[in-house]
Amino acid sequence: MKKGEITRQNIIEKASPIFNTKGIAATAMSDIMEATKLSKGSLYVHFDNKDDLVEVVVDYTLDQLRSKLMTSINKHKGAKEKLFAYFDEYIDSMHPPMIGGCPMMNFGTEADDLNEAIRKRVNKSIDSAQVLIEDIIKKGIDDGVFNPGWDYKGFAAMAFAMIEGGILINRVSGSNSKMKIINNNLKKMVEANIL
Amino acid sequence: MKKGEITRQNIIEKASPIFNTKGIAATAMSDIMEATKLSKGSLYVHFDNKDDLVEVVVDYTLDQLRSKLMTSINKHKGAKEKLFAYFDEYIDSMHPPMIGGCPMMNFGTEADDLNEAIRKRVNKSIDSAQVLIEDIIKKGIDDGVFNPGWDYKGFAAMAFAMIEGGILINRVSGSNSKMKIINNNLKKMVEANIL
Amino acid sequence: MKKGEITRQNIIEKASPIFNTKGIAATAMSDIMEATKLSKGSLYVHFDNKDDLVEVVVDYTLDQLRSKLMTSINKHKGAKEKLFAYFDEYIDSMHPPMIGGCPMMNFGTEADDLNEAIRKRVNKSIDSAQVLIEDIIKKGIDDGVFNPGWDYKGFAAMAFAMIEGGILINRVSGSNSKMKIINNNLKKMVEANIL
Amino acid sequence: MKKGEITRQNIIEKASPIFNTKGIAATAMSDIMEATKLSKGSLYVHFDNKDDLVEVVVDYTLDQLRSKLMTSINKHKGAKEKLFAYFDEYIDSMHPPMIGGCPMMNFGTEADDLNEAIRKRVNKSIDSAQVLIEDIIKKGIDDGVFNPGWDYKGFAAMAFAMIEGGILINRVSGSNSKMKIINNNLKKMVEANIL
DNA sequence: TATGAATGAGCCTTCATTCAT
DNA sequence: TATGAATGAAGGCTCATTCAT
Repeated sequence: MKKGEITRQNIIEKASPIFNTKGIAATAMSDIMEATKLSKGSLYVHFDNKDDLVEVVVDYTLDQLRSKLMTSINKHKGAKEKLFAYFDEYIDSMHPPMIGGCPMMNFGTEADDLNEAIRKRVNKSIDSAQVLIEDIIKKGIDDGVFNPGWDYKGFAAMAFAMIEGGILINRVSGSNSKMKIINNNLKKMVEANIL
Repeated sequence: MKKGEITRQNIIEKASPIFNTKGIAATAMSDIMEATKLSKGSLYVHFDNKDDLVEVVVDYTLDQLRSKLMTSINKHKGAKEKLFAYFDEYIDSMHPPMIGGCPMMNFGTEADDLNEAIRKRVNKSIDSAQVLIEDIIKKGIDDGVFNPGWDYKGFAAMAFAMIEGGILINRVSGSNSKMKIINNNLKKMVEANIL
Repeated sequence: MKKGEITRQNIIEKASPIFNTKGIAATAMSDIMEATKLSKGSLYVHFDNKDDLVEVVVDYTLDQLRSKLMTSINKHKGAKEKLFAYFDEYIDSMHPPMIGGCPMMNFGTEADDLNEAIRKRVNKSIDSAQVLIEDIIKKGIDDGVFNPGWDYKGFAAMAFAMIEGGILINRVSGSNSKMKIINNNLKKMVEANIL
Repeated sequence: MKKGEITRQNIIEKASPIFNTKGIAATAMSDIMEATKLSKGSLYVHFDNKDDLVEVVVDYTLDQLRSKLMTSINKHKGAKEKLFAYFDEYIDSMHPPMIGGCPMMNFGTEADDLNEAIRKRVNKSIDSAQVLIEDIIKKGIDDGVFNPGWDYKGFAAMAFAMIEGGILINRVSGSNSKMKIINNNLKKMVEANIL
């Protein structure tokens, strides 16, 4: 990797948790300067403007979340265990998958109207998060683990929504007690479909 | 109500949908000036600073949401119908209960770290939204409509989380298809507990 | 005049010679701050942006030039004397009609491609400067002072162009010797048409 | 010519029309980079700084103009024809002798106060443009074509000034109708001195 | 109360220039 | 020679807030 590539990558990695924590608009280029120990001009060598940086960082952050989830899921073989691993990623509010919380919620609520490019990226991420759950269940059904009549698409939507809602409660309340309840109920719903 | 009171109230009402739509940080005092047709100085007669205004507006907006929900719920007598009315408030993304979307999500995601006062207010609102659901069910159990063994606290948490998550999907995707699925599943869960 | 009006007018008057001397692009808002002893924010209270200020200042400067010329011209009664007064305005390079030189040349060369609004304003000014000469001569012909066969439109164009060209030479050479020659020749051309 | 020389010459040639069109201050070194397909560092190998480059480019551009004029003039033998050729160079505003217009005006108006070195260069150019006209006429007088009593120095100053003024009108109005009038009158003035 | 002029810190961005490779 | 990463001063502009009227 060339020097420029290294610096660019470093900027992205340092900027990711800042944007995800403070929000896109609330993060100043000077925040990134400080985090990267780079000069203002140097940032603009690697990115045309803030929007350009934001797009790349949003992509990176979304990818990072997915990677973390995949890693946790792939530690297990069984479909049930994979689902549980997914749910459990969000249970420890002291160790969330991403610093700053769920980027789909953070970037999604902010990109709402303004930034169409980001909205689309987040939308894709939200979709594929649900597809991830669906695919695990589908495989479980094929393997004869889950009830073939399970409306797994509906469950995937519910599970995703519930976790995002749980994250919101978590953030605002500062407690993960509700998330634990949600986690518990999701697991029950899964077990109710085990053959 | 004195003239000052009227002006103050007018500012709050005009500011509410703006803050809820654009976000707290993204809303400038000049936006409020424009909406109220008031001068800059006049705004500061009624509110010490932006944070002061924000606090009051957040309270007002949260109260407005609760009022709207209560109105919808109280149109019905039965516990089941009340719950369904609650869920249905969120199903039509073209006519959300509040302009700008759910203030618990909007203000909650933004107030995260920064504004402790607002975080507490939103937290209280999130709590009471769940208590609202709990109370309806509790009454339903007492009235012999619902299964007494129903873990209604868990359900309230799930329902609230699911709806908030659904709102997020709605906003980012621009479609309410997932919300319909969520709505449907919530109703099924309620019906599964009808005696 | 209200306070705001006074400040606004003061900004225009202070900015005029600066823009006319340094050029539009080369003049920073901070130059105007310094000249007016106003803060940056204050400038933006009275003008939406630099372009807005520039437009108004260009208008003002062009009007000032016209006023100065009119004043000089109107000191005389005869057509010949009026023309001579016009020409003589430019002869003393130590006391040009405007600080910074001819705004038609200064703003005209700069607005060339970029600023369409300014180009139009300057164009109008250039036109009316020639019309001014034409009208003096027309009146002179009507009064029986000048030869009725004089192609006064052609002369007006020549005179205007010659003076502008003379200004350029003046500026670059730092000497008004050529302008004196031009002035002399223009007068001869006028006298050649006296009956 | 060594490789370095070639590159240097290429930079000058590519930079010339850019500076002459956009203006000195408005032209960024990155504009030159783009035009030359050279890296930033490479530019600074050949020129110490922007001012250094500007000086050389101004010289080059001024020389180019002179060359073009000389070529046009030298296509003719007679003094009158040479003068007419000179005047006609400026008549077609769609095909000016130089891309971006007259560099004496462009650089002259900009270099005014700031850049003394450039001012001197442009001044020399303005002088020699007039001398060029003078010499043609002087030769014409010697050859018995023109009236020996012609104040050719005065005419040269007038002709030069008129053409520059005409260029200004041309640029600002977007029409060469006035230049045609000027051209016509200049020719008449020449013809009035033919023996 | 109401007005709006004034302030200044902070934001994004540009650009000439330097320098290690 | 050539490259392009890094720098930092400066520019236009926004915005919460203050204050005289």
